[in-house]
Amino acid sequence: MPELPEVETLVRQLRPLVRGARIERASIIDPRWCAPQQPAAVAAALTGLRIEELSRRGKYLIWRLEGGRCLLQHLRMTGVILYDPPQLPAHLVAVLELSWPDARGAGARRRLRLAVSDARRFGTAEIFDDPRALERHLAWRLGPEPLEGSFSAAGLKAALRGRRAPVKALLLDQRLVAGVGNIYADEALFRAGIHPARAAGSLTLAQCEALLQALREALLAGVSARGASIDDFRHIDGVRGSFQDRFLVHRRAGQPCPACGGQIEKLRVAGRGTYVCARCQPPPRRRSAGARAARPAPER
DNA sequence: CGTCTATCCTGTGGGC
DNA sequence: TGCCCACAGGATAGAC
Repeated sequence: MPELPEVETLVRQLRPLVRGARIERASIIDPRWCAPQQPAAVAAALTGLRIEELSRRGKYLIWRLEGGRCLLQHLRMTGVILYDPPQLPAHLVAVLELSWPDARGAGARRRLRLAVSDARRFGTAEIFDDPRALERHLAWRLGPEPLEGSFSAAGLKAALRGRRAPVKALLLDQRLVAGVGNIYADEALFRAGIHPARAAGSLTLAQCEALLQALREALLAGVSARGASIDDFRHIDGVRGSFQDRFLVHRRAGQPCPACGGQIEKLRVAGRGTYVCARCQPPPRRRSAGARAARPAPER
């Protein structure tokens, strides 16, 4: 499931290969990919335009086209982009045929195709004619980039204040911080020694600092390993990432904790499969009726 | 407003 | 061996 490191990996691989190319033709095989926009309209909006830039925001891919038009793409669970595959993959949802002017001049243009495939068909794409509309769209649903300086421990603490939901649920909330999914939430909470079911608002500033640092470390480790391929994620040449071999707790139920040797447990938190070491991540005290008559004074 | 649950979708794998 | 069903989860709508 592509999260920030996986999408970052794709962008780094694909950007130098597509920048400057022209979209000769767009074929949208599954109309659900771009719904509610019409496949024919989306294909027409793409055709003939040069790709000026490919970038990432959260888990979104942003294709900036000539004239300011943009394609906003999300891979969700099982989306894959293959660069000029020898044959079209299964679960094909869209194909973009690209071309470049031939280096030798002449009239000939080098051509190749990008194939978008998606086994579970959750992936999306949307055309924005105005880049400001795209910015507004993203600003509305995405918080800060966790690897950028604008995301601070103090900001995290402020965002969690008063929230009783499990801290993991808020890490997964893209409006709080962009790009974190189930894998990196588990890995970051483990690295920070924080139990995912802790009420978010109960974290101290020191714990917010630890969590932010742990999150950055987990995400950077994921980028260094070129992403995690649990099942569907693939590089643009079909190769798997390697971060799944470096998970500390995620998907490691029953195996030993890399820090203390205790057994890793699988739980359900925020409706998601969640992996913890109960020794390294002390569980919150279960709230019992009337356990605390006197609430601690709220901090300012 | 905050929190929780159901929904979309389909390949995979456990159980019998 | 083969069938059935639960399960996986990112984002979002809707319930409470």
